[in-house]
Amino acid sequence: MGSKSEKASRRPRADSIRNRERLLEAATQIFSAGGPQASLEAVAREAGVGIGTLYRHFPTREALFEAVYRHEVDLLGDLAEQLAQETDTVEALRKWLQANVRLVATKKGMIEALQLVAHGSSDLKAYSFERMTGAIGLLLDRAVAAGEIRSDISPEDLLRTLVGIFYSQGTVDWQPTALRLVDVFVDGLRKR
Amino acid sequence: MGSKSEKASRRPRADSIRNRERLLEAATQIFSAGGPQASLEAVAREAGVGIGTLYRHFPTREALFEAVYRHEVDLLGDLAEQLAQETDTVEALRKWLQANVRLVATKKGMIEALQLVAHGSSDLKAYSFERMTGAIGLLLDRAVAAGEIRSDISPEDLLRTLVGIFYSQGTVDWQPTALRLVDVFVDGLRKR
DNA sequence: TGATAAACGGAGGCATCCTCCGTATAAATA
DNA sequence: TATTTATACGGAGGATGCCTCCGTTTATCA
Repeated sequence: MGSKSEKASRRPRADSIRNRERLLEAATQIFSAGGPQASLEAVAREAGVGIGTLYRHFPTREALFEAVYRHEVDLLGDLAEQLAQETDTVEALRKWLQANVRLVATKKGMIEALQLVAHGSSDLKAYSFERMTGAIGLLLDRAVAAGEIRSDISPEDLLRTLVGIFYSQGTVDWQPTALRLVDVFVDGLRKR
Repeated sequence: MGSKSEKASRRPRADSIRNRERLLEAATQIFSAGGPQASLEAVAREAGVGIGTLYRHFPTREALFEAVYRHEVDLLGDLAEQLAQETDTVEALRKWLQANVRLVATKKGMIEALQLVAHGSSDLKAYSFERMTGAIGLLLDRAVAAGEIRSDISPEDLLRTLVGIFYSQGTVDWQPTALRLVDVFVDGLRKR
């Protein structure tokens, strides 16, 4: 076969990798502050690269947005794995749920973003659903196995509840309320 | 007390009234197709007026959007009053709920719009909440008074359920599912 | 039938979107 | 190390949208 057509593609360039990371970081920052329709030129500026570079790495706004969102979901997944080391299974679950509230609270644009995800790319939807229910399942199973909480609640139920808590709020100063609701819910999960 | 300061303002100009109506109609159309961030210049074009005229009547995008949304809510309120004439009280309620589903299904942008309302102007929120619960209450009370359905469901409960049905859907071809859910719910309301 | 208050239209200044292509540079090769 | 070349970079530029401002038009009123 030809020696050209299947050349074992070069190693990706260092600057390319660096710029991609910078863009992702900048986008997280800018989207957090301004919501998912913030200016892409602002993202490029923040990252210190040209607008053309942004578009090469992320051809559409959605592509960039997806990358950012996936990263956040991955962080939550990793956090769950960390928390699964703790001995107090119920506390671990509570902490993870609270981390979710704090994440959304810190990032103004996140609620709009969640809505966008809910009605957008079903690839991303499937991925984040799986990753999130996986994280929840991990913590939930441990607590159930330890005999600490009731066993008739599925990870999906919990995820939906969480989303419900986010959705019903979203105005100023909702974080305390949301944290309280999480507490009530976790307490409610306990075996009496 | 001056004779000038309180002059009995002229009759509004005919063209002004006409243009306002045209704009509202055009905006309903354009927002339905493109969601709440559709181009305002497109609205003006569709209405056949200059962009300046649009901005005079509706100084901000939100103002225009509010006017459109209020109009939709009013239509639903009026529909409830009509349906309150029907003899079959449960069917009347079912029809009204189905009309809601159809309205949202027809107007692509409506789901985004609802979310915008949910986190936006609390004037509009209060108005639409009142108008909607009023409409539901009208139909619900009749059915309860007729002894057709259980009496422990409030208009607010029903409204939240409706919004829940809208929120959980929103992708392609969700209308049949939503209609089915409405049916199930109405049947569930019946006294056994 | 004027006079005039009110409404109209759209040019213009600014921001953002996205594409295109000449220039720069990291990796491969000799 | 020097040269080649695939790859990535930056930003100008055309298109579109936002909103304001103001000269022109027109409906109402006397």
